[in-house]
Amino acid sequence: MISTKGRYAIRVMLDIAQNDDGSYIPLKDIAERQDLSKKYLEIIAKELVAGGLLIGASGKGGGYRLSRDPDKYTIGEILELMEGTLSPVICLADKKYKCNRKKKCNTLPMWQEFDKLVHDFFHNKKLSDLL
Amino acid sequence: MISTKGRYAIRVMLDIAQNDDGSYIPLKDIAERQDLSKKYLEIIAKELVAGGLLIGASGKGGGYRLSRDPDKYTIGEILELMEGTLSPVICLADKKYKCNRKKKCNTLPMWQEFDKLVHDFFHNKKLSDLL
DNA sequence: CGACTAACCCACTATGTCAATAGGTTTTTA
DNA sequence: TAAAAACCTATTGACATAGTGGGTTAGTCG
Repeated sequence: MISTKGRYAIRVMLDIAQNDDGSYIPLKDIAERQDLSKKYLEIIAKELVAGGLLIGASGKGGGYRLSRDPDKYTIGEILELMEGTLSPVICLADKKYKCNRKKKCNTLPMWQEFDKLVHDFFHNKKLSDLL
Repeated sequence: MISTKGRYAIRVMLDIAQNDDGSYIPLKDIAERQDLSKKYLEIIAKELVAGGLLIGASGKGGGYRLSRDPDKYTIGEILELMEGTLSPVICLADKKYKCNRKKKCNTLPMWQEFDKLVHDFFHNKKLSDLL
């Protein structure tokens, strides 16, 4: 299951893309349009800024704007930033994870195949595809 | 992320398929071979029995066996039984879920597409494919 | 019949994550 | 200097996960 954070993040990015007029868009407007808690969106927006997906500006006239064109974002990078990983199992999600059953694991190939499927799906899907 | 319950369930099914000699296989053996807690596997095996995927037998000489041939099980049905759903979002997982943004939801088509991808992947994958 | 084995059943628990909420501080503009 | 907005820190309630513990029932074999 994709968490609300991941889903809301996509909606925030989408909302900003749709209402882009060159200026910064305050969270208050986004929260109202999307009918989401402004307070919760603060957390999400902060992470999107930290990840370089949004640019934030404090003060009057401030808010958020995209750092690139909508067709330059993939849904995959948004989700990975919010969710941490898109991998279905810990042994693929965490590079440092050491599994001593790895060599004889019957299920690993399936998880790898699925992992690639998911990864490819979301990284080939652009933010502009949802506009 | 697929939970341990789902992943262990596949391993239990696989272990039984691999060690099938016509008789019932006790959980103790499976737990030892797979290096998993027997107690925890009890919960999982019980659900697999309830779902009709395994047949359990109490008493001496008892244990578990498959209810069909390994090529008659899909990984999808095992995972869905253990995880409840494979859908990525609540609006697709729960038929009764009522979302008033449905008509204007920009992300729904993507989730539907992804849902189908996941569903098809796991329901086309047979237990016998992992042997 | 009685010991043994194994599933079955019920309750509990520690830990962690999710989905927020609360309240304050800093930054920027007009 | 007042307003608006992001930014920051902390906390919380609810729920799911990943088990553990202890007993009861069912079936087999000598």
